[in-house]
Amino acid sequence: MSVAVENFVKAIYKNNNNESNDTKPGNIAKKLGISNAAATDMAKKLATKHLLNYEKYKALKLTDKGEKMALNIVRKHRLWEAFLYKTFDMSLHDIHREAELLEHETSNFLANKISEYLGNPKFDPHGDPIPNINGKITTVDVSISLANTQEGKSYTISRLMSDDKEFFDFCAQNGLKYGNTVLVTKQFNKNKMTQISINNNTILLNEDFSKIIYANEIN
Amino acid sequence: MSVAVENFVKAIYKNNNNESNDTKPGNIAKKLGISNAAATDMAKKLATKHLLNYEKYKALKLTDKGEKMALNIVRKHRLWEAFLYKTFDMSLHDIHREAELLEHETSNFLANKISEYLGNPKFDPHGDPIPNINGKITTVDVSISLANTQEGKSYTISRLMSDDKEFFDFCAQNGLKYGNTVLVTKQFNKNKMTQISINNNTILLNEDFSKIIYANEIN
DNA sequence: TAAAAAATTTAAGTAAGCTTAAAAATTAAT
DNA sequence: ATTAATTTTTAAGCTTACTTAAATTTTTTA
Repeated sequence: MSVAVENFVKAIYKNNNNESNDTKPGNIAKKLGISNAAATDMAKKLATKHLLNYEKYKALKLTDKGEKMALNIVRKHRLWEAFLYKTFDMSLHDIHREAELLEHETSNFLANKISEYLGNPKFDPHGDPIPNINGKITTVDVSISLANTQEGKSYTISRLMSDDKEFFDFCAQNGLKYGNTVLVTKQFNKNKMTQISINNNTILLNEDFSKIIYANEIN
Repeated sequence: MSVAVENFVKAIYKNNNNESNDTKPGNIAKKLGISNAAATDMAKKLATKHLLNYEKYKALKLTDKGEKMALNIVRKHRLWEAFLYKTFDMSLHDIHREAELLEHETSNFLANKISEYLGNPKFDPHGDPIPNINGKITTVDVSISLANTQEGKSYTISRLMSDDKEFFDFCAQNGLKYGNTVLVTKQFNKNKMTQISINNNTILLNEDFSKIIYANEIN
């Protein structure tokens, strides 16, 4: 399948998983930077290939075949991210940019080699789960955003949900990294700010950031 | 530039370097598995982009700009080969196949990371030279094919010039590997065979193979 | 060197993946 | 509940990268 098809299927998958349920062509078009008309055309075409179900004016829905394809691409993307992060010590932003290209030109054979080499990791450096060889995500994510954490409790960072370079730069500078521990020292509910302590530094996060940093409580 | 353009330019570069001088569209078409007409079209198009000089019925010749592009792609290809070979212990055939895809989706940034990681190697696992960041090949190849070596002398394997899986499998099985040492025990000039000794094994190579294995005499 | 063979070019056409503009349907707002 | 705004779809058209078939030029060979 072409890069265009793979990206289209991936965009639908991500839209259905991460966000509100409005997976209409225009929405996907926006994410891919193409026109609504192009997205409608593509949707129709992929319906004939049984990758998704298409009904005029309705939301797009991947078939099992389509979802499997999406998960395969997501797997390759996240494996590359994990690999580049570990091997070349690249930033979260850089690994994403490179993985976005490499994911489409990676054989299953190579993907499996990368996975094995890394010890078949279950998460990438953003904390996103890596589908297994069969395109299944076996982990269950019960983490919550820092905005919803409780004062006085400690948490392990589990996910950095963004693709914004400035956010990642901020995280890297402050030790906000997958697996690291933070203590929530104060929730300023009125101002929607979260104060945390990490590496003996105090950081005040506004809602933009506290909402996209996910973590698990340490018992 | 598109994958099609990159492969076209690369094919011209390789044709001019490795073989006879007949770099006409039909020849490139054969290598790329496209029609002669398609190759002519592409040649004309690339001429307008100043990547090559095109004259009807004449051989194609890359401009400096075209050659620079070719060398950049070759660099990425060979860096990937070196990297995959080292990191995942893949076969010479497998690394070629994967590199053929990855080379087109690799940023200069990532290529430089790979190069640094490997210690800026000058050769890939086939013994082919890796162009540097500026697209220059600084090494001089004075190696000769095993067919042209002398009885009783020892050589270091410097290059395995092929892209045939069976040949690479044969090499791997017999320790015929870049950097390894062989002793030429006999040249059967009449029958065009070369007998070598490697790892205490004696191997009789026919001309097909002795001509594509290159080596340097050990003094 | 002239005819035959081979290669190259031109011409016409196709599929993928886009575009813009207009028409149709849905959704939101008063 | 209409009207207005938005979104989706349709229609027509473009570019890239191919194809096959025919015309032209070059190369080979007898």
